[in-house]
Amino acid sequence: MHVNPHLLRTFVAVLDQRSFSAAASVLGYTQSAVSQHIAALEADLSTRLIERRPVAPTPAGARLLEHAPALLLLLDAARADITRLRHTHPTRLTLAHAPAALGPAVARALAQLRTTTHPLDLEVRVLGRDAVIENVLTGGADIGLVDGAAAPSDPLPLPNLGPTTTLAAAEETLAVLFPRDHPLAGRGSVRLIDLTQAQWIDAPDTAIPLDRLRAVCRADGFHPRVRHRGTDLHGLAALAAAGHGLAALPLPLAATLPGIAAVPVAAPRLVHRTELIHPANPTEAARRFADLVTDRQVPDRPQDIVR
Amino acid sequence: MHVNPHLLRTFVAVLDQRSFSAAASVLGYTQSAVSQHIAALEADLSTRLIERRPVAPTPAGARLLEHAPALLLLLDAARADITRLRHTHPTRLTLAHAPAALGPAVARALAQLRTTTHPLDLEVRVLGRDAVIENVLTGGADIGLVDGAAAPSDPLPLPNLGPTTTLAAAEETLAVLFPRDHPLAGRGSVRLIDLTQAQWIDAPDTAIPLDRLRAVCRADGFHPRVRHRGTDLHGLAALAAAGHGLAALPLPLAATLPGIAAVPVAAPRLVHRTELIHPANPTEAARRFADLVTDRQVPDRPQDIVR
DNA sequence: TCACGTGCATCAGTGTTGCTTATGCACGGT
DNA sequence: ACCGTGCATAAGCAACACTGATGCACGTGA
Repeated sequence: MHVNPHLLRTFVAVLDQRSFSAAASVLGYTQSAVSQHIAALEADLSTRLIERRPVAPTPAGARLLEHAPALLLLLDAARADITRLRHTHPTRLTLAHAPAALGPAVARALAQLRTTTHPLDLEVRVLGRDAVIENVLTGGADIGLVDGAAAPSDPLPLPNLGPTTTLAAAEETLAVLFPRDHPLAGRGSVRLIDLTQAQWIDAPDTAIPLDRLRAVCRADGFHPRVRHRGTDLHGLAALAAAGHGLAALPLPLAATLPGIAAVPVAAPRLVHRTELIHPANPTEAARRFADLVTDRQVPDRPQDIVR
Repeated sequence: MHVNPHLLRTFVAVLDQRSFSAAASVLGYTQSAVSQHIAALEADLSTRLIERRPVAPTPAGARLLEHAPALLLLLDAARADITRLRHTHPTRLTLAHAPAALGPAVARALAQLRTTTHPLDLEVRVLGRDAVIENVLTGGADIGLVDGAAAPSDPLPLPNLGPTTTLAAAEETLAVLFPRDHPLAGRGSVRLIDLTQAQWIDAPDTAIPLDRLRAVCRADGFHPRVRHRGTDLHGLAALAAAGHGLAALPLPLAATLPGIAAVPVAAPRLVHRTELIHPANPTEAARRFADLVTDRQVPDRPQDIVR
């Protein structure tokens, strides 16, 4: 049998759990079945994929492990795309968003949606960027909001997995978070290139990821001093206020954070951009919400980007 | 059994062939098996996917058909990535490139490779952009060259399928192809925005695709008068010279085409960019070739872009 | 209108696959 | 050196995925 998603799932599980038997119980199989799955994969590719005792990927296994999540995601996305055609609730909307992506403009559009959709059954879910996209693709959410830094009116470089539609929801000034007593805190603006050697907090789920800053500045640096996972903006702000490092967030949001001096980024010319992402065949409520978000942006209505 | 690549393959084949029995003979199955495959898929997703007599996708089937090629490609890419770890021939290099992507800079790098690699077993394959990427991913080629239009030193927006490494190979002036007797043929430069309403040839395999021009100009227009498929540059030039429409190509190349007045594009600020693409784990020869291409670009060595 | 042909669906039969349980075996810890 | 943990292997069995034969619906032509 040729590389079969089933086998891939157990492959990933085994390496996740670092154990054949643990993977078996997670997947509801016997240990023997898992052993046979891995053996089948290895026979198919005629390479050893997993080193046992300790359980770890071989070089070939590492390559496969790089492909597997995308494959499994795509499979789920295809399935979700089809089931969405049948189960579409006109008043139910599940919105997944990255922490800094739900700004005033989007919130107003949500309020507007509530006025037009009488019993609006809204569920909001705060996730990291990747998880937002994953939720939208696999049907966990009807619509998603992701944010990032980009040149004005440039699209965000989102991973392109499956047919989704992306459209600009908001663009705000980008700001760097300084502690109030920082020498640069009183400045009217800063240049990012002057901060490449500063200490940063790498908070990829909350603030602009540091590798993104490196990319837009075309510069090295931005070395993390603290790595901050999770979607807690105030925790991040507390760290930044206490001088653990810098982080980049949209100015309107950053200005409200306690203990923080938010200084706009002057160069390179960047904005904090929020994009709304939904499947190519959105649910009824998602479509209406997307219309509201874009309608309020006339006259300079951003163009839909079909990836 | 849950959505299984095997079933997806027959699904795609059935819609390709518009016939169950034709798909069966193509795949080496009996018609009965194909029928059962489709029935299994439809049962799994509990939706009708294909309308019979005539054989055509239902809306749900159309959605699945949108996902299926990417899935099957990713599967092949994963397999190719792993087999590449074992079968790596140090003197064998298969290069796939889009027609306008093999410019003087790359050709010189190839010549240089020949001096360092004694019996160089080189195979060159000219393909459309998508096919180049597909070949690189599935192991059909060790390395690929794709071209496109972008702002200077901006990366090309390539579909992101699987782990590949992309690096800039060349940037040349972009030119529009006019017939020699065209009123604008004598101009020193043109602005693309002035040509949105002109008649264009849509030659996505050869010249810059028109939807790309629309995207970089942020403008509508660029309506095709002729659609030209295939990788024949001189055929395209003949059409352009005869006044069938305009096309965009790199200036050094366009200047050599018979009957053509190649006029540089002045605005928006664009270049014809060539990128070299190879798998995250390249073969020996591919790695050496990539090194040559980038080394000759010192001092302004472009940065690697890992997608 | 009806008979016929084409082409997908369905059925029964069979070899193969993919599980389970039971047992073997190798390595690591004490 | 022993034992315990954890993956590999073997045997058995149920479910599956094919083939070949047949059924049936629709489209076609006189």
